Amino acid sequence: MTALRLRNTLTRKVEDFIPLDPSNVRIYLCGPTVYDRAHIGNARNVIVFDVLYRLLRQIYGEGHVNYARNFTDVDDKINARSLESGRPISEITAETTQWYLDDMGALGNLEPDHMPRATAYIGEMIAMIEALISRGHAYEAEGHVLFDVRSFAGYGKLSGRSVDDMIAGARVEVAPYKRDPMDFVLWKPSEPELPGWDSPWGRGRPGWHIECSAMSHALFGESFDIHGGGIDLQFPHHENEVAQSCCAHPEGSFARYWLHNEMLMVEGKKMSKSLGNFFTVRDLLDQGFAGEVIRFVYLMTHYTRPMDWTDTKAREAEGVLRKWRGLTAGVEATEPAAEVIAALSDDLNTAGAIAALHGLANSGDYAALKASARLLGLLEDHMGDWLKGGADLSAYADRLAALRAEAMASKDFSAVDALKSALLEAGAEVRMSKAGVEVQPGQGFDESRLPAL
RNA sequence: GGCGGGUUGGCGGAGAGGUUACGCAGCGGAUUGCAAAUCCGUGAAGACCGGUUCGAUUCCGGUACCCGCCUCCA
Repeated sequence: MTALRLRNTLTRKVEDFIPLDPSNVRIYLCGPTVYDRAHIGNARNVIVFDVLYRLLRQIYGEGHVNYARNFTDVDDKINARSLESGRPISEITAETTQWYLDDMGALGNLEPDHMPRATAYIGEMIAMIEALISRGHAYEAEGHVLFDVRSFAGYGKLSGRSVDDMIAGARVEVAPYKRDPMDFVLWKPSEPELPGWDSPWGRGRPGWHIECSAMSHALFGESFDIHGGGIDLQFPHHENEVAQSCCAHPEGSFARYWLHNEMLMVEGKKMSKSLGNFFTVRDLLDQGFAGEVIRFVYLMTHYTRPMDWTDTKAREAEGVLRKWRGLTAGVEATEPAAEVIAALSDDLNTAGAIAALHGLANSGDYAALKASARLLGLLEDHMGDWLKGGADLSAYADRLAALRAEAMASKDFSAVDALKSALLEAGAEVRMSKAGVEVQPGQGFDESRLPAL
């Protein structure tokens, strides 16, 4: 079997992946803050981790991989959304959570084994903060509890920066109650109108980073295998998680491999809320891009590289999937091909895996093509409706066949050509062979432009 | 300012110190009433300047440009 190799942000090298316990491989992905629709950047790490999850299940067995992805349902963005809309927080988080599950499912992602919600782990967070205070890594000040970055020698290791350098950058908020400008909030007081929980430090709510530390510990223990997210989470979010977890549980190693995916670009720029150039997964689905097609576009680019979303890529992806679905229709999937597993095992080289799939398609091994594609979450039965969808154009096919039969005798093909070009203009695919005539909806098909029969 | 990533053929996009990546598009052919689809074949590359080497697009150094993080963001 090919050894799995992964790029570990912690060491900045591609390393052999060796799980702590092959019968219980544990991976954790930072999930969404549920206050709005997931944008297309949010989908990238989900798809990356979904492929990783499928590959690990292939290697270690389905029952031996545990995948957790949290929902952050306590956050000031949610509070702000509630205040501006007048809707209860619980209603917003419940609705957004379901949107997220629907949208990620539409892209062909499996659901993780665990999907913890932050508000269900407030007790664990408080306990962890208490442990940090008692161990001398955190302190209370003006109702806040802050992590003391100077107390953790390893602070900055994950993101490759030093506390002194960052302070030199002088772009941190310097609250008067902080011992060091880089200290970050573990707990903060809540005004009466904001969500809050009773704690040893008064009524308040957790800070930005503590939830992932508390939830991963509750589900996976002091040490687990892989933790991931977008590269923009490397600092400060993941750096702070490391600090909290390693100081609260020094007997463990927290995450041993860190996987970070590069950003998704639109027109060569990072998609971001502040730039206003982002759109949601639902926007793409509503524009008529099939979930499977969107997924294929993501897989075309290696996860460690910036990826550009373009309509051209989507068209190319659709063409490939259309072809493969045609080749594999009715074929029973066998086992994934060794070359596809090898490509994925090489730091999730999805582009290489797709190339291997082309090889299987060209060599006629459709059973392996189908099985291998499923390792990438492609060519699954439930993802193929986009091809079947649309109008039944067999009446046009019959009419065209009849006209052609007449034309064969009369040698006058003008009526055949007229109907054919009208169908093509409406975006239909027309195939006339000796065996018969086929008319199907093609790319850009518009039923309203069909000619009358 | 500090730290990190990138620059491959018309486009997208990988691997490998020496032997075709792959896909899309293009071109030639087969097929077709004409097309489409399909099949066969085919040209085209690695920002710039140095270094190491028998040999570098691949390793090392520098230059230019692009992008990201350092502030809510995946």
